[in-house]
Amino acid sequence: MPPRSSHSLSAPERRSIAYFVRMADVLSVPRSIAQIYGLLYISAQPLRFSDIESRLSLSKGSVSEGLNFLKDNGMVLASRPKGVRADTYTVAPSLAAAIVDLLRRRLQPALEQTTPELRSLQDEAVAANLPTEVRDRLSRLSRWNDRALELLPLLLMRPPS
Amino acid sequence: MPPRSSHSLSAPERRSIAYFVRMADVLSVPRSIAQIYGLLYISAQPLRFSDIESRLSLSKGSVSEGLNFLKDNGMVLASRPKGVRADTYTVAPSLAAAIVDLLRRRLQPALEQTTPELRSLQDEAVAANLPTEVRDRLSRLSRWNDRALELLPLLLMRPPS
DNA sequence: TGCCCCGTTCACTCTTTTCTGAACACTACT
DNA sequence: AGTAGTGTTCAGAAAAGAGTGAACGGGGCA
Repeated sequence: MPPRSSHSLSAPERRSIAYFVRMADVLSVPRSIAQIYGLLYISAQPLRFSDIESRLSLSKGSVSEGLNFLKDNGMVLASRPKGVRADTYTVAPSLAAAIVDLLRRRLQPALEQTTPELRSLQDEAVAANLPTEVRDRLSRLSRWNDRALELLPLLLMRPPS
Repeated sequence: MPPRSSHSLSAPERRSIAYFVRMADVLSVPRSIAQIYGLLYISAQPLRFSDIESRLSLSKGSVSEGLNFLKDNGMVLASRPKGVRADTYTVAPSLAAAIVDLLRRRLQPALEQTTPELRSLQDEAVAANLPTEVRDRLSRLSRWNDRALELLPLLLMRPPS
């Protein structure tokens, strides 16, 4: 499928996009989102929805979803200059904080949901008379789970200089 | 395809598996791998390949690939009791260390590859006469990248109690 | 109020990842 | 050497995930 071309992107733009795409890949974040962020990252001026759409050759759907994701995670800021119809978008100052926040959002619900489940599992292990060794493993796991839950907020509060 | 059933799993086994499946999901680790780990985690005795295959109703391929992944990442240990043909598998003592190691393996290559790319990008930004604000963003990003690279080994050396 | 520009939604398509199963390779006994 | 029990490989099937685009909703200006 070579009908589309991004020939309108400058070299720095392409590089910036490539960088964030690669990083996003590690974190399992969709490519289109990384592209949008990468483009905004290297833009001096705020961009409009339609700019992003056309320069990246993405569909409206992807741009909409992508920008919402980025806004929800505090990675881009929207503003509407008066007199202009469309919102304009810029990257938020602290990417690091946003990433940590993202990780927290992903992990926290899982950890919280599983806390009671792990307790039940421990109870069942006792009821089923599983050997001490297994019960020990479970209590270690349970402690670990709680500990991770505690640690997350700390991470969040300590943004890199 | 409902011909298979996992009716042979006990309640604690099912719970343990469910727990690890959920966690694996957060980290984008395949479900089958989490199932295998979850089963081994709650097993008092080491299990054989064929046990895992039949109790989880997984194909040989999945079990083979899954066990190799887990062994490679130090999450399960294989041993062969003398007189027995098949290897037997157990969970390794420190899951935490193994997870950290896994993260390191994923992130490190990405960070290393991008370091020079970011330098080039900074150079291009100067060449292209991009505004100071953008150049500042880039140098912050570059510092961040380097810093993350430094920090990773530290993480690895500090396994939770 | 009516029109028009922005942006959202969502059913569908395309891509990528994961799982399966059958053929093959290895090893340890006899 | 022959063979039976173990495990690996890999091409294709199935499932999950991402992207598209057309139809729809909503707010501001004429």
